[in-house]
Amino acid sequence: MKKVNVKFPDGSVEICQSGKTVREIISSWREDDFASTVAARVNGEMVDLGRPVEEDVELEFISMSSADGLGVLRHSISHIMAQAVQEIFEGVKVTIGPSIEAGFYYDFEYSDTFTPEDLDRIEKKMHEIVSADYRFVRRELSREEAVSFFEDRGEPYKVELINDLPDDVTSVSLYSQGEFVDLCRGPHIPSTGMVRAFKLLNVAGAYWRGDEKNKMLQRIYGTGFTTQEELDNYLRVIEEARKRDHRRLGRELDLFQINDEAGPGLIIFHPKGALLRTIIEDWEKKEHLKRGYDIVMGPQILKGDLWKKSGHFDHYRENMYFTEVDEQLYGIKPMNCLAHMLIYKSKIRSYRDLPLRYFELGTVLRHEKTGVLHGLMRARQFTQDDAHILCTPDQLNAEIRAIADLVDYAMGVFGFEYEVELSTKPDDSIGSDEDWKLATDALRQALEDNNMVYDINEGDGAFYGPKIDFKLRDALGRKWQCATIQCDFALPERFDLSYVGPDGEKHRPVMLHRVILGAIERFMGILIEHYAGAFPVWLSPVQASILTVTDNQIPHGEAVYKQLIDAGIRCEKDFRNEKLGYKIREGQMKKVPYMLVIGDREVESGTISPRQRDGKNLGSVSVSDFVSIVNEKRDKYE
RNA sequence: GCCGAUGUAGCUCAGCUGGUAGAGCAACUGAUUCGUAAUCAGUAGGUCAGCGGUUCAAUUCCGCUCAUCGGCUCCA
Repeated sequence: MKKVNVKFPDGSVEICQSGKTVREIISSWREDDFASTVAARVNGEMVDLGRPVEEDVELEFISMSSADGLGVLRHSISHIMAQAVQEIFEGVKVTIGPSIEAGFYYDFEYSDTFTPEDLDRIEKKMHEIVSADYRFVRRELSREEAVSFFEDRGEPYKVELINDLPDDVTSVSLYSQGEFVDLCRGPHIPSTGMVRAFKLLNVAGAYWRGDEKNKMLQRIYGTGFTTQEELDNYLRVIEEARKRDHRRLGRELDLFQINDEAGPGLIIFHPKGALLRTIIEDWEKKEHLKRGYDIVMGPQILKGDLWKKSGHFDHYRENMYFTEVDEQLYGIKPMNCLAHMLIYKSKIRSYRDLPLRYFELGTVLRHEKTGVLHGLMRARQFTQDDAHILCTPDQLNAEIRAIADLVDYAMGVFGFEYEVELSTKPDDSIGSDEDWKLATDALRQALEDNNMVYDINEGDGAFYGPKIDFKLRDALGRKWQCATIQCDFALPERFDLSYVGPDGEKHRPVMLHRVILGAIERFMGILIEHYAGAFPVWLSPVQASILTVTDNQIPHGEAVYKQLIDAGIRCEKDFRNEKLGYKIREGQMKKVPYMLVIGDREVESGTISPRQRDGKNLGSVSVSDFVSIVNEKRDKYE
């Protein structure tokens, strides 16, 4: 009998008989780990515990509580759900059912619709399947066998998946538990009885293979954890996150409204929201001027012909609004680049002038489809902290790196973590393949030079060029694109931009489109959720609220108010005839950073007693000391 | 745009199988002058999203429209 060397994670090596399964090897190696082991890694490849080991290998065990293990568990739960659905509902066709970031889903085709009540029935059936403790059994079939197998079972989606596999794939794996069989790469947990905690969350529509030309399937989302406690905890966290929803806080904190009468996707900023936005915008102008940007301003509408020249008319028209002025077609701007191009063209430019950096807090309108609108995060009118940088090809790398640095700095100031993606050429695009390659390489090189970790997002670039996207997450963990850097050779070409080089000849500049916060509205949405409405002092629209104990202190309160306003502190008066506890509760719910209590003691000593949002009482301090405290925090972005 | 769910007072929600609506909080008025998360009393507030249909009668049943929520596709 052949012997094989099995190397374990701790470095030890065991000599085993060839053909033993991973399960057998584990159970003899370390018994106490066995119960929570869901799968294994053989030479780096994830496999089932039932997989036989027939050569020298490095073996790692995947515990249910690890990220990979949780993924295996959830994927297995999705199969259990699919089994339950097929047992309950006649004629359901299965498609795909992967594990995802916080759970799993499975897409079904079914003539009827699944209702929320159906989820309870499905869950019940799933519990039965778990109790039955079916083993997950893997077997391999040739492509042809697999195709006829699924044809016989009336599963056309599975047949399509197999037929679309690359030619060099000759066999596929099938997993079964009980009567249920699914085409699947695996691995899976050993048996359904290992599942301890799961919950089905919601039903949603999803296009087959993510293509809107395909049939809409029904997707059921769920999640699973290793213990009921973890599941309960997760559900609690989700519940808490809902309370941080910016649409809810926007109303509660009186920041903005979106009104049916005005129209969907259109934000109406109330005084506090407008103030918050102003604080952010003022900060941005200052930071851009420090970094060699020129502030510019373009018009809201530009002639249709200009949009034809830029390519927007051919590639972006369905997202644009148009209007007619004196029988001429005008496009309402969905982007800010056109006016910036015209500013560049207003003079002959020398290589000595470059780079030119035009910055505009540009308000744009885009016709977003009704189903995608989402509070501040996705609106039809929004303002970008936009800039277009025109530079020589030699300057490109340094400019991209400087933008990435600015993004990193800005995210640090607001206390955000972000994720980076490089998006490449989409199907619908302008410009030569050669330029696309140059542009993509320039972005990639800058990311490498800045030692940034990034993912590739194939085919997701803008129609005029590739881009680096910086994504932030909302309270529920959904990703939103905020900053972006887009490299563009096409528009300078279309507008025939040029500069005179050292050789006295005309050359074509390269253009970078970039935003740092992205859309101010979206950024504010993320900001509201990030801080749960309790903004740091430097951002808080109301930094302090003055609270009198009784009417007797109103004159002193007025004097304090004037001093604070004069010192540039954003503050409010609460001189109402209410008990102090009542006013404090209200201030607390409005998440005001400081409440300045004024009673007889303070009137006598000419002071105020600040109470911090965290409940801490600072005792009696002079107004000027309080101003210093606030200004210090402002300067440190706290 | 597509799939599903939802739409009752400013907010959160009740309202069984059809007989034109309630609660808490908020608001307003009055009393109370009070020291770190809710003082008491009173008052007012709704074309039950909109339009149409069935019916003696529709918040309730049906249809359409609009909007919102969760996804999908698309995007900052």
